Amino acid sequence: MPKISYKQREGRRQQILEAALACFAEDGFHQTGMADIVKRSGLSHGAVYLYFQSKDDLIEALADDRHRRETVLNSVAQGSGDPIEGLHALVRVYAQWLTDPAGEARRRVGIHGWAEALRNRRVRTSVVEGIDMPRALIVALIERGQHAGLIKRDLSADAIARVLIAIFQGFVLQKCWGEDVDVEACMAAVAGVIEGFRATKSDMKRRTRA
Amino acid sequence: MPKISYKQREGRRQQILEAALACFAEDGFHQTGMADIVKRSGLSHGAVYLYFQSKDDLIEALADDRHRRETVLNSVAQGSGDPIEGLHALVRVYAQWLTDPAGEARRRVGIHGWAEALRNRRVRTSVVEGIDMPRALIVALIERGQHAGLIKRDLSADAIARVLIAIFQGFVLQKCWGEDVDVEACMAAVAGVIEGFRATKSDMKRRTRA
Amino acid sequence: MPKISYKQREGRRQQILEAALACFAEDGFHQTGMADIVKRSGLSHGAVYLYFQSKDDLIEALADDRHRRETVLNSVAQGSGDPIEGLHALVRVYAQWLTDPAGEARRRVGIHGWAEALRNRRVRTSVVEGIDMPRALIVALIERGQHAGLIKRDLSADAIARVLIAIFQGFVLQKCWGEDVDVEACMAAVAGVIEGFRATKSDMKRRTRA
Amino acid sequence: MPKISYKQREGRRQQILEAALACFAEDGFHQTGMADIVKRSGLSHGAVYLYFQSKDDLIEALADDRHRRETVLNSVAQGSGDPIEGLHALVRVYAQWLTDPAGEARRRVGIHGWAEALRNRRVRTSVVEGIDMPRALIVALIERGQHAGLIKRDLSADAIARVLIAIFQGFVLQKCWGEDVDVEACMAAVAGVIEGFRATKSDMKRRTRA
DNA sequence: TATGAATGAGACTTCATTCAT
DNA sequence: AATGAATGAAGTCTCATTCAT
Repeated sequence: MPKISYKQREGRRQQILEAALACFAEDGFHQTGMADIVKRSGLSHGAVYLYFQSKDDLIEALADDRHRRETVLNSVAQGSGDPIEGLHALVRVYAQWLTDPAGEARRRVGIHGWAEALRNRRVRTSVVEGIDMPRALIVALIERGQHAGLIKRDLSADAIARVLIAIFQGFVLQKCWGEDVDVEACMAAVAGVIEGFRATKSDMKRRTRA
Repeated sequence: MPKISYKQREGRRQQILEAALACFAEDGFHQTGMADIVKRSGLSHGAVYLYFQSKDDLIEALADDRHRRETVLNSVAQGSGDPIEGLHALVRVYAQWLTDPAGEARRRVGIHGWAEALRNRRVRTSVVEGIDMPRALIVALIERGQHAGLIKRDLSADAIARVLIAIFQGFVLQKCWGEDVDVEACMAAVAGVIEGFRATKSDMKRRTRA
Repeated sequence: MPKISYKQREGRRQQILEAALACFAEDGFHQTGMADIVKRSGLSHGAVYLYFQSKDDLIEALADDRHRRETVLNSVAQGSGDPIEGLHALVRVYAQWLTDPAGEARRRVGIHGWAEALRNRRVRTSVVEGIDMPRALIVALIERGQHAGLIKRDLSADAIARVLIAIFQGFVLQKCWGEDVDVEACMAAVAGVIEGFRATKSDMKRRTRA
Repeated sequence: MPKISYKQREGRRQQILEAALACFAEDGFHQTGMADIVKRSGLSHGAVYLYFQSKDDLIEALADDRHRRETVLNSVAQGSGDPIEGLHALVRVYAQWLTDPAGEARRRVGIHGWAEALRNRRVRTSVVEGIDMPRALIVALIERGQHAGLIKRDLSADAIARVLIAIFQGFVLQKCWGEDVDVEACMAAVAGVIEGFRATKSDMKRRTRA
């Protein structure tokens, strides 16, 4: 017979995760002390350990949380008709995510997670799965486009997907460092990049000849 | 009157920096202990502190080191004639840097530096300058190309530069996480992206009409 | 007006004491957590604290419990006729207690209690009284035997009693450490020891001469 | 090139072990904090961990220390001629050890070690070896005596050894609890016990008949 | 210059106990 | 009476840095 309801329990969990997120965003995983998280959460040391086994558990919970959110993010732009339009839609979704002021902390923690992924297997798995998801999505779109003759065939679908993902990873970095990034303009450039993948008449001719 | 020659002193410094680089690459800045660096350098605690004031100083020295190396890297592809060819040349240089097995540690430490840049002003400055350098280079090339009618004019030069830089940042991440990145194919895709920025006849017409 | 019957209350108390006994036997007093006892008892933290004021209270209750059981044990072999036979009877009773498999936990906790007695006055009192009881019994038997000329007079009754008690204390240790103790043989040796205390003809002569 | 000599280092080690011994004697292993040991040793927290890996390491070092001292203790009474006299010699050695005021702390820690042996394999091994040493010694003496017809043959040598060892274990307990033990008288009783093992004329007759 | 033993603040985590429900 | 979530002091241990040698 639990003393508090599932909802209450989940609320406390979120309270702690939010505190951890804020702390980690400010100072990174390893420069943040449990005391910081405890203080920020408004709970006690013991209470935090009632919900998470360890600091690492907290880090991994946030990694999982991020993973879950990205799953949702990707699902948004899944079943479009026109592949090229699908890519544009995906870019719009990620652009929105990139500029959402409420997501700043999450983006910063994301970067710390990228570094942590280099030495923590569990975090790496979560991070890699997090980019494999959109990659699979993009690859599917591109291959469909290539089949339909809408996208250049001389480029590897996987490579294109990696390029698009890399662009967003780089943007996250540049934005979080406080660079004066004109996201509008950048998105236009990305749109240009995508348009650049569109098969031209000469591509079709070349293909016919080949 | 220095007790040891400049050359000796510089040698010791490098010895320490190399040890630090190796340790940081493995475990990140904050999970690496000074003891690890001391052991790996083959020197003593005291000796390390004779050359560097603190662990942060060491981190910042490595950031500066990176900055210096990137300056050299950029200078390679500076004065080309054809702007588009210049971009391709730059990409080749960075692609080489990306795949150099000897640079793995540096790339990993670079990622840790990206995270550290979020909380250490000095590191951030170094990192940001490190991307501002190639950015200025790329912007110059592109603006030259746009003036000459070789590159589409409807895209911001800065945005294009940021996209290209972002691509490489993302590639560093994806490679260092152990992803199975086909760098050749990716570089072809990047080349395709650059070609996509090339002004077409319709662009010219559009421009004439405008 | 108690809310639950005395019987129920006593049942709960025993339930807790049994859980504590099992835990303490496994891990000692200070390495056992209240949480372990709570879990093993099947009750709640709060419930345990309704019956015992503190962990120390629990430890002391078990010490008292032991004390009470030993009182019973001693009373068994009290009023024999022949003093020597009385000693043998006492040894048999303790030998039985030593080999009873169901008493293993109690013996182990007993040892932890011996250590605890060094720093907890209340536990020490309980332990010391626990050995003073059989000691008094043995002293009485021996003095009776010495008066009757059945037991050597040149040995202090108290010393003999302490020796006999010490033997059993040592056996508890050796058995609980998992030593391969042949209890039968040891009891035979103890019987031999007791027989050794029997006055011989030469003792009687010596006494007459003195 | 060590900064301090072996002697200095060993001195520090002893300093810490002595502090630990005093603390453990007072409060047991698990109620003693590292802070207590640190304070008593006059060193710093870090210094203690420079010499011992952990609190458990400290406990085990003391167990080993005890083991080493007991080896010396046993070696004292090894090669006697007359087996019975050998037993008496051994008893005298242990009696001395038992009454040495400077050994009080060690005896108390010994008791805590007996309890700890129930749950710490390493400590148990050390403790058990510590009693196996004198046991082997006693068994050898007794078997020699039995062969020579000086000691009763109907008692197991091992059992007699265990009895003698148990006696001293029990004495340690009784003394450390502050009992008013008349060690002189007890030793006389133990001597009596040993004399009781001596083969009598009737034993010899019985043996001849058998 | 160079050493490495020493420092001590602070890291993470546990756990006996309480108290609102 | 009974629950179990919450508390927070205290536990063990680490580690960047210093300083006597």
